[in-house]
Amino acid sequence: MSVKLTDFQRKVYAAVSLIPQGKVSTYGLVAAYIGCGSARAVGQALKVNPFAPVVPCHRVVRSDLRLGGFCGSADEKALSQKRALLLSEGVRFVDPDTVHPDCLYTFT
DNA sequence: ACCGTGACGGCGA
DNA sequence: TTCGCCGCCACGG
Repeated sequence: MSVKLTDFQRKVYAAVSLIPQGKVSTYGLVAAYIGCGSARAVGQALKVNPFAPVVPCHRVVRSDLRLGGFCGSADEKALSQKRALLLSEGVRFVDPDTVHPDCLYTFT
C-alpha cells in the first residue's frame, strides 16, 4: 500500500528535514518558511508523519520552547521519547519540558 | 461543499 | 506570570 501524502505534507516534511541534529525549530517557524499562515496546520501534518523519526519531527517544538507533541499525542509517554531523542542529539533542556534557546534553528 | 477538530500562537485580563 | 479566548488553516467525515 502506497502512503498518500498531500502537497502540504511534502512541504512540511521537506522543511523539517532541513533542521540539523542538535537543534530544534518551532511549528510557527516551519509554517512561515513554507508560506503557511498557520502553525496548527503544520502540527496537523506532523502528527500523521509516516516517516518519523526519519523526517525529524521530534526537532519541532512550540514557540514557547515547550515540547509540543510526538507520535500523534502530547501525553507524557510520547513526550519522554521525544525528550530522549533530542537529548541523544545534544539538545539541552532548561527544565524537563523546555529546550534551551541556543538550540533554536530559524531557517537562516 | 460544509463543519468540527487540532503536536499552535499571540494578546488581553 | 499564568489562563482563557480567538484566529489561523489543512483534513477527514
